[in-house]
Amino acid sequence: MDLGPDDEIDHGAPLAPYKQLAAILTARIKRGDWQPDRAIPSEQQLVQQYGIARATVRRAIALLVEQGVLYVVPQRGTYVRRADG
Amino acid sequence: MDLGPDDEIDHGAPLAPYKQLAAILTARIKRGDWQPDRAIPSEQQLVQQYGIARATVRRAIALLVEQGVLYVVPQRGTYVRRADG
DNA sequence: AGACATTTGTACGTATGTATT
DNA sequence: AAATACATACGTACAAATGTC
Repeated sequence: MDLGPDDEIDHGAPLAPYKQLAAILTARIKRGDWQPDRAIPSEQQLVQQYGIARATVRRAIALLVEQGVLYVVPQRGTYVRRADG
Repeated sequence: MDLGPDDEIDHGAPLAPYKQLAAILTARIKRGDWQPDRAIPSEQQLVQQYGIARATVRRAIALLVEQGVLYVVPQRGTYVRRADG
């Protein structure tokens, strides 16, 4: 891969920022930054870490939820899905 | 049902506006306001007709696309799906 | 009980980009 | 060139549920 955990969002790139973030988060999960059933950083933290709007963060998360990579617990956090579901 | 085509969005109701709009559009389609493979009003028109934000309209549409009720043709419009798909 | 911070859910308005007509 | 229409992103605000003190 070419999207490491330290990559930044490039607003000039052809790929939409929310897709870039989704790719970055996926890479970080595969890399083991966050374990299954463990929360990833909060939306607000991702906003600050990547310098993008919360709506963009939420969109990236929604994409990964669709893909079965993450699951959200309201008022609690966003978690990494276990391999077996 | 109780959500007819002339219903308005009630911001005070427990059901989120985007869900209210989805229900309204579904009712209007069932009622025959728009035929299969015909475009529903544009996002901007729905914004004006129902007095809600465009993001809310888009959310309602996304919900109905998920449910197979509508399909979107980029740069063209949003259409009613035929029963057989 | 109460106060407070955290986190997600929802909605608003606005701006820009891209493609079609 | 202009209007139309969807795609994406920004910022802001408040609600609701949760957890802590």
